[in-house]
Amino acid sequence: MYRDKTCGELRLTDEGQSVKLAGWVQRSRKMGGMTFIDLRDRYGITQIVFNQEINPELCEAANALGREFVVQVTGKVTERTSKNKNIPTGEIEIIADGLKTLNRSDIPPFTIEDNTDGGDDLRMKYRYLDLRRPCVRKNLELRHRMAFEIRRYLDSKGFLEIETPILVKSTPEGARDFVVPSRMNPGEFYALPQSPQLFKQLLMVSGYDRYFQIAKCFRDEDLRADRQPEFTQIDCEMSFVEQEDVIDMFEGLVKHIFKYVKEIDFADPFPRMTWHDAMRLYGSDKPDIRFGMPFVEITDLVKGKGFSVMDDAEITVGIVAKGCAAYTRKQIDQLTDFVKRPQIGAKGLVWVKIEADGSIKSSVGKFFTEDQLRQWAEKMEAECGDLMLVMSGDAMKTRKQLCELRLEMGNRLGLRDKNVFAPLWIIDFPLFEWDEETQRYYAMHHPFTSPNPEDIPLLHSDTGKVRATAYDIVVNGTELGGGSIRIHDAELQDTMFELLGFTPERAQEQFGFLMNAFKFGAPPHGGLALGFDRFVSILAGLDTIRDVIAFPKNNSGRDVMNESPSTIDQTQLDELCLRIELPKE
RNA sequence: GGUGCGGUAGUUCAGCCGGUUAGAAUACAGGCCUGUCACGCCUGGGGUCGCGGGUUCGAGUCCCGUCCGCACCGCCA
Repeated sequence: MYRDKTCGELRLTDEGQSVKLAGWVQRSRKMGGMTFIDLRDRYGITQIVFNQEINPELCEAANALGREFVVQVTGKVTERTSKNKNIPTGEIEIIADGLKTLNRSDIPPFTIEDNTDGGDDLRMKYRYLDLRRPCVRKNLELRHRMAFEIRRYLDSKGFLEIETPILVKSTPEGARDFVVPSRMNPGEFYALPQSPQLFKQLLMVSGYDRYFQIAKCFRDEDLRADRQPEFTQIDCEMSFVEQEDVIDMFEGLVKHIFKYVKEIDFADPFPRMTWHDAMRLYGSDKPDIRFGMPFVEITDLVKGKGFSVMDDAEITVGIVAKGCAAYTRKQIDQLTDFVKRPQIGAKGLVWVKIEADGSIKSSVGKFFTEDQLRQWAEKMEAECGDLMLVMSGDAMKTRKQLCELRLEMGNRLGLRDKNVFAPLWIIDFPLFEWDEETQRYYAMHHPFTSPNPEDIPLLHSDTGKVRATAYDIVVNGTELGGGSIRIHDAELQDTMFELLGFTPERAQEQFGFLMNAFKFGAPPHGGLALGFDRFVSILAGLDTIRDVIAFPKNNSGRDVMNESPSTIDQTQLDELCLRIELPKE
């Protein structure tokens, strides 16, 4: 054994023990007559002391060590004369009587510390060094802990973890597929799964009535801070269940994780909101309800008063920023610029201040009397000292724009505390979404989502109004996951494909195996999938999922460490019967 | 596909309205130092200012193009 103790476990109670440690040189402090080495491993840091008077040769050897050298040290655990309260091992040190360099290290390109001097790009290029930093290590430890607790909870509920294939069939709807050419079947391709959706439904047909998998999924779409081309889902499916059963089970899972990983107890059931209300009150299907500031529509109060912007608008809607009447011209201009950014695309922002003394100032004094503005305030429940921010226009667009402004105000007012967690179920999603470009309906969730039984009569007559038996779980404005009760009736599934514009032949070609399976006694079933990376990043208090993934891709989908993707040899291409033709310009 | 910000020492950054030899911190190397723990002090080396073109007497600085990174929009059933 290279070691008999780790660098994180020794305490004052171990005083007098002779120990053997191995690890990396975090830092050395040469004092002339003595040298201190901070030795680091996964478990912590222990200080090693070398003394010129006691053992000059050993001390010289210690002086020759560089950062990140791998060394083995033997010595005696001793109480420090000057203790360090900042680290758990700070009351002891090892007086070295042996030192062996196990490996040397080049000078690392950035410092291996929580507060590193390295930028993101460099850290990713040397990710194996980045992973040595305790703050990154803690994220992976959290990830492990959560995966462990997920398995513990689901196992206790009788779920079986079953693996499904990574090489699957490409399907037309949804995200772009990553594809893999088949050498044995020239000209044909596998796809990597966007989710194990069809397989888990087939498992239900097979009678495995409680399935889960911590599954790698792949989507060939552009990346974001919270989106990677390969990511992990906690994928689950249950048979003989209704929406309420699924929600119960996975609310239980989320509560279990918070309890055993974060020691946070949610006593009450998570709040629920219909999709329609979420859009109306927050302009989003994933509202952050750590703070209020709901939308208030004042269309009726503003129409026909001669302000053409509001007269012509489909809706006028606003929020109240508590205590912000003291905002300066500059601050309000910043907010106006914020909503006018191309990403948000608002034409402008109307503001009304109710000053502390009750007087009113606004950007629309020319068009509205003070009494009229007081009516706004009454409807919006604004009080003295508050600032009303109001936008007008097309209903959907304006709500989305105001949603961004609301979140911005939440940030500015410090209402989005990373240590506060506000889970929320969104229910009653629409089943279909109309696409203007292609002039057809798309499944909002996926084509196997069951309509709300009450709305089945509307399927043909009022397609857009049909509600789905679908639900999302949202935490702090992040979509953590979602699911639905699936269609288990072949005839209803046919109707869905028809409404989605599939010819019977095409439906058969794409999903024939599922349709066939449904002819052999498919049980009622439904399920849910949670984004595991997002779940971990929320609990870690991070804005990006990259730091909870050991080896993530960058913004362009590249791994800058191993420089993938990369070209392949002509022989490989020949075997696959592929020819590369890059577009010219 | 689009918008915005950025690219200067190993690293993180500063560099004003275009003007003398491009700076700081940190890292690194050498020296001093017996209780440090972000040790301290002294000295030193280290630059294709992403790349290409243009404007100008003169470009790190201005303009155009391009590449790369980040955030976002589109996209992500």
